[in-house]
Amino acid sequence: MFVIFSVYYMEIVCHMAQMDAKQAEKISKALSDPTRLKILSEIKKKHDWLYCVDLYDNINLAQPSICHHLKQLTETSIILPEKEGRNIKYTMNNEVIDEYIGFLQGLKK
Amino acid sequence: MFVIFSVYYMEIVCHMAQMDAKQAEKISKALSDPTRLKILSEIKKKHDWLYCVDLYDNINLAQPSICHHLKQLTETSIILPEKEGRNIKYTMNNEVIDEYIGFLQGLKK
DNA sequence: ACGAAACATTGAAGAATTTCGATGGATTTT
DNA sequence: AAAATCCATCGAAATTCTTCAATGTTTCGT
Repeated sequence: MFVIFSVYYMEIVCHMAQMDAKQAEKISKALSDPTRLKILSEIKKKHDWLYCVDLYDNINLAQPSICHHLKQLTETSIILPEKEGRNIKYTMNNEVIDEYIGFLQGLKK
Repeated sequence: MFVIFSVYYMEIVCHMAQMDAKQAEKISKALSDPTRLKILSEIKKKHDWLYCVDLYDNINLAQPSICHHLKQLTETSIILPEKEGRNIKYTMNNEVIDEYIGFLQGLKK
């Protein structure tokens, strides 16, 4: 009787770019507004896909204001836009969040 | 012949306070300035203990400006001040950073 | 092609932030 | 006790950010 224990050890190599201070500053700024944090929480609530229209119902701001905040978030790549006809839907960009978290970890002793 | 597989599953309970959006907004704002990020990197460079005087050498701003930025960072508890005679030294508050990171993780899908 | 719908852009007003000179308070040095 | 040092506060100027009405652009429905 043969018993074979075969262990495959897979190394997960994470190609996470190191974020520099300038980028971290921009991400921080993008996250430093209640409306933009609300937008992100709505994206999460909608299970990762958010249509703009959902925001107009939940955020008490004029359309250009919401548009302005969405621009801040997309320009920093915190969220990714995808065109669908005349609508746009957004998804979180977990990579950027992870890079930002990496930067924050680096601040700690 | 008896073969016993015994699995001990240990749950690590982490007592980390959950940061709300309002706090996260303030932390983000505190981190959204190049001078304040520079201050944090100086604290790390000085192996976690920074004296104010070190900053006046490395940051090209007037003393009240640096004071203003230090206030932003201490008011959010990102750094902790400790009086030493007429000097003040600062240390990173890793707990707050970890709570902030926890908040960011929560934003991801 | 026309009107409607969804999002973007512009420009301007108001609010918040950053910066620094002047000054004040506390502590150490002489 | 007086002078010097270190940090905080105040007030004002400059800059940046937020907000929205008006308007523009693209796409869909008819």
